[in-house]
Amino acid sequence: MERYNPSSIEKKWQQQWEADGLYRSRVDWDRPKHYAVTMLPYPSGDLHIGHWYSMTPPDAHARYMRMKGFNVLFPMGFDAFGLPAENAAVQRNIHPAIWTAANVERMQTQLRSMGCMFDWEREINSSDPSYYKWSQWFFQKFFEGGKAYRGSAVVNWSPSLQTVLANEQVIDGKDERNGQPVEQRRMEQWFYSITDYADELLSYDGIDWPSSIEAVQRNWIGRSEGAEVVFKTESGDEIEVFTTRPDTLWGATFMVLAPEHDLVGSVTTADHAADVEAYVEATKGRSELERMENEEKSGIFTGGFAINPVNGAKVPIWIADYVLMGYGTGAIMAVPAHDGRDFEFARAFDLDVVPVIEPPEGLVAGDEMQDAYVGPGTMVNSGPLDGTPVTEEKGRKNPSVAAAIDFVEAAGTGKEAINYRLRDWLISRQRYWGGPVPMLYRKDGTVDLVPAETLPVVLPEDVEFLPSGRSPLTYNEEFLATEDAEGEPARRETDTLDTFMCSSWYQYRYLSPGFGAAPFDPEEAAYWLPVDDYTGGAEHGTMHLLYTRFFTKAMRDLGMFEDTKEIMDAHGRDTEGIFDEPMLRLKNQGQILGAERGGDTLLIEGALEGSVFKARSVSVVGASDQGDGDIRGELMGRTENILRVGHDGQVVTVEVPEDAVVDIPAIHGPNDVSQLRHHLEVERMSKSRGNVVNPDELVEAFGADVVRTHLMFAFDWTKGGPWDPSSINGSQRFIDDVWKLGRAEYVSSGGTADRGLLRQVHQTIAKVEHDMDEFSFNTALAALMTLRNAMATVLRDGSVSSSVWSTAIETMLLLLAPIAPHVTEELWSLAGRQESIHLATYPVSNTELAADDEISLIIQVNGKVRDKIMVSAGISSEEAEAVALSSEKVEDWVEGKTVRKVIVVPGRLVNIVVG
RNA sequence: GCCGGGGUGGCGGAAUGGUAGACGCGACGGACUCAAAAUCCGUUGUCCUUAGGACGUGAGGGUUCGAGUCCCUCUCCCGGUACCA
Repeated sequence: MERYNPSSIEKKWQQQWEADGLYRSRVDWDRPKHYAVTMLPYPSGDLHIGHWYSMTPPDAHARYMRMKGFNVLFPMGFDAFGLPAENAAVQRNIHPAIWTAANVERMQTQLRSMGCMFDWEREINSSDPSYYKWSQWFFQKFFEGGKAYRGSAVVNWSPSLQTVLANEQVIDGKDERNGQPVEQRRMEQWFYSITDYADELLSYDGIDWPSSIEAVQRNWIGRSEGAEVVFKTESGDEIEVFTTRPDTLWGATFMVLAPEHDLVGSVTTADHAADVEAYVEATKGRSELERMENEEKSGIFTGGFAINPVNGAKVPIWIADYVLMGYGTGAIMAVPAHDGRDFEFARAFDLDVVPVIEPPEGLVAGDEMQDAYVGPGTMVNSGPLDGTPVTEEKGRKNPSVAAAIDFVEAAGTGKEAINYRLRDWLISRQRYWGGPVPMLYRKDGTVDLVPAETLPVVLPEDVEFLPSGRSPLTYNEEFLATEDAEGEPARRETDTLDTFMCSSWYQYRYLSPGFGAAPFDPEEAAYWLPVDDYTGGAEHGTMHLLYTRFFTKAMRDLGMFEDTKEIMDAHGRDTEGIFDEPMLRLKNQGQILGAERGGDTLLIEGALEGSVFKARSVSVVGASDQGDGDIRGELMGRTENILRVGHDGQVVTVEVPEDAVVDIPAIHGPNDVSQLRHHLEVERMSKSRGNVVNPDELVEAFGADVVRTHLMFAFDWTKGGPWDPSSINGSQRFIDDVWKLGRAEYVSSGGTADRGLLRQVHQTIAKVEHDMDEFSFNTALAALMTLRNAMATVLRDGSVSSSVWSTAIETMLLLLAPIAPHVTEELWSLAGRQESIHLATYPVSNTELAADDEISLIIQVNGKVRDKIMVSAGISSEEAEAVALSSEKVEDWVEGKTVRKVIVVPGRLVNIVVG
């Protein structure tokens, strides 16, 4: 028998499938459709094991759906705009387009080696003018439809990236990509009105998304119920504040404005102007990060006062940077007695603290409070509302909040309000490598659309990149000079679109990537939409996954699905709510992490010089080897020639000068510090950590089928985990065994085990089918391995008839085909089949054949297993009870005791309760 | 702090309230081999020397005939988010 040789088999079939057009997906209204999308990669240059992990299991699921009779569309593309390409251009003087194209080409080859059923005729590339033309078209339609606008706002500016960023791209005051701090600046930018959809985005009706993503998005949208209240100032201004606790209005003893607040100037009195100006200036220079790291409250008095609308009290107006311009109205009423931040501020600046909620344990005077009180109680010092109970409920559900809202509404000084943490989506970027915002500025300063018939606004290719990173569009006169619709000279917008905008609608471009009349062909859309299964990483929860939901809803409201809907109606599809959400089901995969690895054990000689230990010699020894040295321990980490060595329970820093001797017995020839192996934690893979797993090497060593199988078997797909280099052996053995079973000359010695093997075959079908539906690949493979074990035994003893053997082999191949497409195709073909196994019909589990005729009846005494007896599967409860009570083993446990109760679980167990 | 998710053998992981640890890795013993690899057979939660039994799913309590699974309290880990008024 020839040995299993994946390298020849896999290449052969990949070419064959391509030649046969096996993966072309065409509209066919006579067949049910299944549209599966997996998040498209950024063309960074090399395919990572994470790409395999995120793509091959969904591919197996898509293949499974096709064998189940669905017409499946499973496309692939590239999210090709973005900063890395531009940085490469600045650093290495390669044009982003060239850099990107080269990476795309390389990754296409690598993607093909996975053996996925991608329909390459539908490939998209977001940096292609034929694609971004439509991104620009969407922008213009959104603008015309009132869902995109240019506005001034305090935004996140990244000095290192030389661009603004969306709120979603800033975490802990740092840019989410490269971790550099961002600043707050007031700037004119382009926005999408995602906040108009805040409430609708909070609903997940009709879609099946992980609860964790729902939670993350709910959190991000941050809906809070409360009231807006207006405070009049002595200078005649009105300061609007949002509060979730209008029931504490009577305790508002001062107000605080954000330093960027519009009214700062007019409420500030002349004698305080200089101080205020200095403070505002000082906070401006501080990055968001610095603001947060500074735990002490800072602020300054404006000299101005406002009138508390509920009790007429005169309250001082302060400015402090703990009040954020980006949330609510950028101004707050401060209730130090019942808000921790306000309390801290009041104590720092010696402001009044007036409690207005009496806790159950009694009122503490404001001067004596140690902390703000935020619990339930009763309203006091609150005039007409005294005595109203305060609960821990939010919004109107809390009687005190409800009473306070009613009170301010009646008085005309406020109204019920809902506030969101979500900001409008900032989509303009001051960078080159993106789709140009298709707008222009007329001479008179007004903004207009670039005439639609001239789209796309093409990125000029002949540009010069400056080391500053400043966008070449801003100094490219050829690009800048243009004309408006009337032929008058105008200047182009130089901002480009956020790449997240490009990826907000790509699931629609896949449907007809070459379509010229619209972003997508309604004939295709009517059949394929919506996306049935979407897969990708959970880290996109507040970004891409939120944006794409918004985008689809906005498209719906702008009537962009009307043509599609008409065709759907004509075909009798139910279109109710069908364009409310882009993706019906979402599955998030986990992440593959680097494996933990011990570092070399080092023996170091040298001397302490100042605070560092300077080494004369460093040698690698066995962990149990004896030997004398000044320092002995595991190498925990290394930066250049500085080692961190575990020694006597602590970590010692060792410097290895160039003239020190490094000896690594395992590596012949001259050794240096860079060859030492340091300890690796379980953590994300990255080149700098040296813990990356290269999928190309794995494919080389094991074949794509084994790599695919292993990625699906070794982890719970939704969780991921550390990569264990040795466990892939099990998947290799499995595929090798399937090969052997498929190639074996089976010699039957009778059919004694026919019934048993057939039962197992049909039980396996049911199990695998169920697990594939749920993306539970690891348990599906466990079931297939169990069948493999049974078949290996049968192959040795010949205990089934030849026809049953054939059925078992055939079923094994069919069930495994979506997971390991090449080896199953090869065996299918070698068995004389003319048509591809991937076009075959999925096996159907026969309930009768799958039924057990004997079961192991579990017999418990007081809930503990005491005996197991094989009985007929159809045993009645009475019989089961009789069998249990007559068990000898049970007798020992029941003897001398009274049987109080007998519980029978039909077909499973009998529990005898004695006492 | 708040919101998710989780804690099960040496490891990855299985278990509609009903035999805990399926399946696999690793390890150990054996066969084959001059030898090694590969392959094959067997063992493998802990403890009691065994038949057999006791214990065992982060800790403690509860519900139940029966709890890894449901409820309460606590604890630790991972992820998200945070001066959000």
